Amino acid sequence: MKRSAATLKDVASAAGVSAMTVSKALRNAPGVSDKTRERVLAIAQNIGYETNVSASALKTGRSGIIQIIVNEYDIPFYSKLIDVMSSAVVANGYTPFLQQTKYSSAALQSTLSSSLFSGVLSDGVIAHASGLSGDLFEKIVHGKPAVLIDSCEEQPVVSSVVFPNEEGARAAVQYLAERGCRNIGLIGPSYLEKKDFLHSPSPMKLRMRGARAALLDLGLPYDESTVIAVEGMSEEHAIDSVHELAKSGRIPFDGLFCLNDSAAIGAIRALADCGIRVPDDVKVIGFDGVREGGFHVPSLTTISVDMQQLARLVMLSLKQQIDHEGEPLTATKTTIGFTLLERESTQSR
Amino acid sequence: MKRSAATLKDVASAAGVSAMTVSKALRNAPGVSDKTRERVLAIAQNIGYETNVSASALKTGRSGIIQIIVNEYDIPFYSKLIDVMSSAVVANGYTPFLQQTKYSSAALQSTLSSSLFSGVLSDGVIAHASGLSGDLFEKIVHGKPAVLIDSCEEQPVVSSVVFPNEEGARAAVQYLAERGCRNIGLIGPSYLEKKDFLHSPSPMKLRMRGARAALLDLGLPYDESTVIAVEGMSEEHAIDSVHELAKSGRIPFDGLFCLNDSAAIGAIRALADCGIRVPDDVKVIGFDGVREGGFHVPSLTTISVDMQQLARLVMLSLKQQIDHEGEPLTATKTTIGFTLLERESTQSR
DNA sequence: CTGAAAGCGCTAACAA
DNA sequence: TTGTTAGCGCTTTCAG
Repeated sequence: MKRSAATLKDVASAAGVSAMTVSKALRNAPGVSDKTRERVLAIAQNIGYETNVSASALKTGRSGIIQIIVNEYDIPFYSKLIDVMSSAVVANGYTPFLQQTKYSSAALQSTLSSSLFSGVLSDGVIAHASGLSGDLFEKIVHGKPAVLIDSCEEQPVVSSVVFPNEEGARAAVQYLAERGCRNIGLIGPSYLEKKDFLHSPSPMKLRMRGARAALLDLGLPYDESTVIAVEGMSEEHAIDSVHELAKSGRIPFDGLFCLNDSAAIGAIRALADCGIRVPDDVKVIGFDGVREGGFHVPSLTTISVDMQQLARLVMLSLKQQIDHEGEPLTATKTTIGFTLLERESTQSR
Repeated sequence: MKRSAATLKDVASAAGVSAMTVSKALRNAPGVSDKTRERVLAIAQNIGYETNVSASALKTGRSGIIQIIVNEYDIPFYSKLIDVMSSAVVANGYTPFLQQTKYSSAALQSTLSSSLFSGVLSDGVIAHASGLSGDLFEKIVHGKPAVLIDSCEEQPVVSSVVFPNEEGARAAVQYLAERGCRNIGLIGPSYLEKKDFLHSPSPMKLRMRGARAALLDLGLPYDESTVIAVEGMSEEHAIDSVHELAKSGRIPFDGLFCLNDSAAIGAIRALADCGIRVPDDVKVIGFDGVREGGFHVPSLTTISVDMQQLARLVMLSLKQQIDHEGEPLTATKTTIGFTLLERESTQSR
């Protein structure tokens, strides 16, 4: 077995044709007789020929690779996201190329513009936008086809598909109220007043805004004591904040809307530490619809976003951009749907 | 801003030197004065030059890319694995390229030898071996540097780093016994007798073997009724099997060793459905040490494998192979360590 | 220390 | 339908 890979020439001489013919045959390009094509394919298969992406990409300027950039792989939300998005990319005939930034904007930049994986190799970029201005992104991506996921800029520079943050949050709070909760707490980055929502929106801000609006509509209180502030949206952060609150007195809530599922899972865990029962004492609802939510005890009620739709819309936008590689195409912004997934964490007993 | 990326030539003419000099300067290759190098670097930075991987890979035959192949991203074990392995690859100066096979051996093959991502682009391969014979793998990889994770072949063709499957399983069962369990059940693919362990070992077989040995050593029963057979090692499968068993009578166990954490999480969930309390009625221990285990109620006691060590050993082996690119280097097989992480699911009350 | 020439493997454009 | 030519952007080799 040859160590160095077989080239088009090798196949060509084995088949008694030119390299060009082999190239066409393998790519199903026109200009080759069926008979020749079949023979070439068989021979290529036989000697284990594999096309050299580097060469082909160098020549054509297209690699067939789509970058998918997220913050971190080992987080339920992201592992689901990369699964769904990778599958969609593959289904569309492209090769997904994953990268995690570990939340470092610097890392992201170097990731995007590092000596490797510059924009040069990939034909397009899909990124979950967290902690990344569309502006910066655009600069990095240089106008190559790109779609942001859940980037909430009012004036998008790059097309994005966003989550139903406000609507979903509203629905979550309304649902808790319908289930009889009167002291509804929120777990999110921080307490925000009306004016805080005016600038630089982010997914969590929008969820907070939706929750706030719902509370006010319902005539329920929304003030500093409504929000359990967390330093991050992970399970650990939620656990810390809930423990902290419990230490300084009783948990004053009978309902808790956690701005994402990880926070909800952390909250349930921390409440258990305090001897508080979910849903008996406090009902808990999350946001996202991660896989793990269904396996917990109690299972987690959540605003489940439609990830399949997300994948479809992202690919649609990306392909449009790739087809119009020539020029602009104004940035679009589409919102995906959600369903309220009722499970045990909000059941009445 | 130019649409097409800047090339070496562009930088060269901007700097008033030859492309060759720029190339050397950027790669820190010898043969350029410090002064020239600095100037070139500044200019390259300025006009946003990024080296074209395709071209460089085409010329040198090295891309700096390491493939990482797993079954599925959205599974706690794998999301952790890809996180750890990607980070290790990056830390070693390579670029990780992730792929999921979705358990299809066919998909894996096409993944490995598809028109894209043939062996041509990547400099090495790291794969979690499940459902993949080392043989097949070797054929696909063609002798390029590769390391398998948890491939249990007796006569490894490709180097691998394996989990402490037997030892860990032994420890898990012994631990349950020490905690007072006398009716210990196992959740795994199927009941296996002594002779079944002789051929084609797999991680789950080895865990079953270790568990069996521990049970027999302890004078505890190991027979068909000891094993709750599952069709797969996911939460869903475990839930199904436990429900099934519950339907046909009482769950006869006071201790349950689940061959991985996902099965354990599923089991706890299903037991809750049956009104069986963990750890009060049944103590449960898992295997792997996934992130999620700590957030469940009860939190999951588990055999936590040393993933950092795994990453280190995999990279070590891979780099050795890359350095000896010339020739063979006999396949090695290294086992990583574990710790028994005690948590609530096995607590005595 | 610097630059010119050649070619990695492939494919667009054209010629036969 | 098939083959020839040229060159993508880079780097190895060797000359200046």
